[in-house]
Amino acid sequence: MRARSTTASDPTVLERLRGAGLRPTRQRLALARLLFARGDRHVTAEALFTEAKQHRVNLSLATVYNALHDFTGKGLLREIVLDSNRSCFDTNTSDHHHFYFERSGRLEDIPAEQVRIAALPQAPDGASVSRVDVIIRVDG
Amino acid sequence: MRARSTTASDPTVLERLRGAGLRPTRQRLALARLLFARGDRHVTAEALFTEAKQHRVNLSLATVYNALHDFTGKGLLREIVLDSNRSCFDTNTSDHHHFYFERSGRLEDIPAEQVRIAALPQAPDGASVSRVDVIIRVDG
DNA sequence: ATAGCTGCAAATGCTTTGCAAGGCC
DNA sequence: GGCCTTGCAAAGCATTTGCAGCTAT
Repeated sequence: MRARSTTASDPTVLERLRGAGLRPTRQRLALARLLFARGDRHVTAEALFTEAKQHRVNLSLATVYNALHDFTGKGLLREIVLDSNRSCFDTNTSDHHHFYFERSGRLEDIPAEQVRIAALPQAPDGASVSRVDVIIRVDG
Repeated sequence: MRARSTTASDPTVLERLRGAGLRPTRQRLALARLLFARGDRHVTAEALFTEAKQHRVNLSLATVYNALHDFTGKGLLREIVLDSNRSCFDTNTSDHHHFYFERSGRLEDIPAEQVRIAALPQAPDGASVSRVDVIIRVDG
């Protein structure tokens, strides 16, 4: 893991987009910087849109949705389902799970090692597990 | 666990509604019969609505939503979150988990015993776990 | 040059709501 | 009778789409 600057000219973000086969447009670069500059983040489309505006980044909400889905499709993000009618995107794409604070709506990562699945029922013929999601819902 | 008839006059359903403090109206009775007559089920509001119509039960989609939420609020159902924009309700309210067949959208229960959580990170001061959801996403 | 993006606004789709009429206790 | 429910249609939201104009390569 290497240090990452948060400056707007950080080349890492550019490489990351190119590496994923996504054209590094102004909007995508700006969003990627917001998303990946600091450590792991959990964001909704609306929240990221608001953040972008605060940073004087000019784009539309539709573009934010497009970008989030493009990033997810290329493995740069992971989508988390919490409540119907609200998708969350996680910049941590490695195998891990989540605490979900129902009161505040906040998410917190749980390292994969801390959860062990004792057994899996018959995964029907030829069916392969694509992912295991564990969400621990917390009141407080 | 006692045998359950699937006839429309099954008194169990009536008792179940009364026991939950819900007025056994014609609509709720009909929906409860569809939901609880045969074993555990996973339904969406739309699917249940369609099923009700097929059984010549006259009610509106809004009433189905109301009933599902009322039932869930009284502990007769459990809501499962899979994809944004689609809620599923499970007639099995005991502690258990799910297989989710992404191709077909089908859900299958996994007994709670088959999943063991090895550890929980610090559940912040006074926070209590309200539920642990494990969803195993399967391709096939 | 050109395939890929973006922006906007309109469309979609699930879910909720408002309020008058109806039904259970 | 009183209060909870229902029904319908209209409202609400988050998300998606269509298409003209822009832009990275």
